[in-house]
Amino acid sequence: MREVRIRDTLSGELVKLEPREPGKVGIYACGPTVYSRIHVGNARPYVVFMLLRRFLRRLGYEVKLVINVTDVNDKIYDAARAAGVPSAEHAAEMIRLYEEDTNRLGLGRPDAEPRATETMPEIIELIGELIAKGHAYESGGDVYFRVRSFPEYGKLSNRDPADMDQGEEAGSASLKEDPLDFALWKAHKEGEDTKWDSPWGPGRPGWHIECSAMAEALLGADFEIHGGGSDLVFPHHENEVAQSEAARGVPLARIWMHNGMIRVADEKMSKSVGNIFQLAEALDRYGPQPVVAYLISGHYRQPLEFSERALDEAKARVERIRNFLRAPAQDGAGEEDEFVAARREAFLDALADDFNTPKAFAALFELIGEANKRPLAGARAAVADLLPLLGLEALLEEDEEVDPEAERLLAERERARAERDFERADRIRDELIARGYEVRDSADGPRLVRR
RNA sequence: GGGGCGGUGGCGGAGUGGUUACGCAGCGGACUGCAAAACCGUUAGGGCGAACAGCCCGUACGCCGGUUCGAGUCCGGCCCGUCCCUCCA
Repeated sequence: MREVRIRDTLSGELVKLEPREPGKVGIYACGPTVYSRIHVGNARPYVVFMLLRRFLRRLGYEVKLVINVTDVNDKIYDAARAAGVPSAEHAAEMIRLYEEDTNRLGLGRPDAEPRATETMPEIIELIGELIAKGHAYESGGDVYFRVRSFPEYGKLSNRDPADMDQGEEAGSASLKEDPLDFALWKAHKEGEDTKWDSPWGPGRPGWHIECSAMAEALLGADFEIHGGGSDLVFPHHENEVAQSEAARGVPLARIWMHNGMIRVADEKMSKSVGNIFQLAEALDRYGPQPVVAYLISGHYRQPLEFSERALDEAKARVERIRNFLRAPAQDGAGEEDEFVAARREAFLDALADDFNTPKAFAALFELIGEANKRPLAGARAAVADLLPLLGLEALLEEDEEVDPEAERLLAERERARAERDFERADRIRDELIARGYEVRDSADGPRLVRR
């Protein structure tokens, strides 16, 4: 099996993918908190990890991908209150929109999409274990993780707790033993319309514990890859590392894989900054393939600039692939050309080397460029074979059916051209363009292409 | 202030010691009745020269040093950007 390497945030190194059980990979990626509709930045990990799953399956791994949904949180309470609906209802609606938006990417669904509110027994059990082992304590209905009890705290984000700002939040008498401690369980407060029973009284889970519990419940401890946006490294993932390892004595995950932020004008796209572009809006405007192609146009770990120009370029790249696919096949017969085989290998090697999608794109375009110049046995089949790994397989099955009226116009234009009445021919071509067709003449006659 | 990541051609974006990444855009060409698609060339210049001949030097890697036969790549220093430092994909 091809060796796969991934950059691991914890060690900072390229790490070989070495599953617990040969051939089986568990991946957990942190999904959105559903208090509003997701934006383009939220879609990046979704696309990256959905495509990583495809690639690993292609290599023969059995893969289980989990992308969670955080459906109980302060922001959800706030948004629901502002909208005048129950928080559970608001969350349910946002989940519906999240699924609708991500479905439009055409990449399918993860294998599991657990929700915090459906994982309460596991969360409570995990917190109980931490208390039993002295890593957590109850205080006024809350439960906190005792950061000082886990000496390795800070290893993921490369911070020393001693250096961390310990200033107490102004004006709030804390229930914590130590300012570094973080909440595992939050006692129910006035105005919150949902709550769950626990040994520490009614309340709800803290943000970090839900991911530890869901990941462990679905993938087991010491699973292969834990991912998410780089803005989650601290505190979210740091806390997951601490609480899971403290409770179970083994690391939560083997590889920590983080994607870079989408930026707008050199600043992170973020709901709090307000510079967001919703995924649905991008899909409406550019279509799914250009959006997917855009999101993997740079290496997943690097920041990616969001701009109309970037989306336009992605669209142009998709068009180049599409034009290749709809050109008359020139593959010729016989065995796959050596050049084709070499580009396919380069493509797969690129993905195996820290999931380098831009490098994979380069291999694909080298193949297309060469095939545009000379008949290349197997080129088309190879492109068809590789496109799904980039999430662009829809380009293969595009319906090129032309409506009868357009066919009639095309024939009429041909008659006009035969009569050398070019004025009339061009008028008809304009009409076809208005109907959404582009005319492409060739030695084999004209064809209509949908725009 | 601390920690992480980065600064590559007109733009986006790969590349961790040794010849063109790749894509986009612009310009020119060829094709075409004209286009579109695909294709070819080009996007730094300067010097010698009568020359639209030929030759020579130079020609993307933030800046300055260093190591090396050879540096975008390694080392040191500096500048700049960005993410995180308990809302965040």
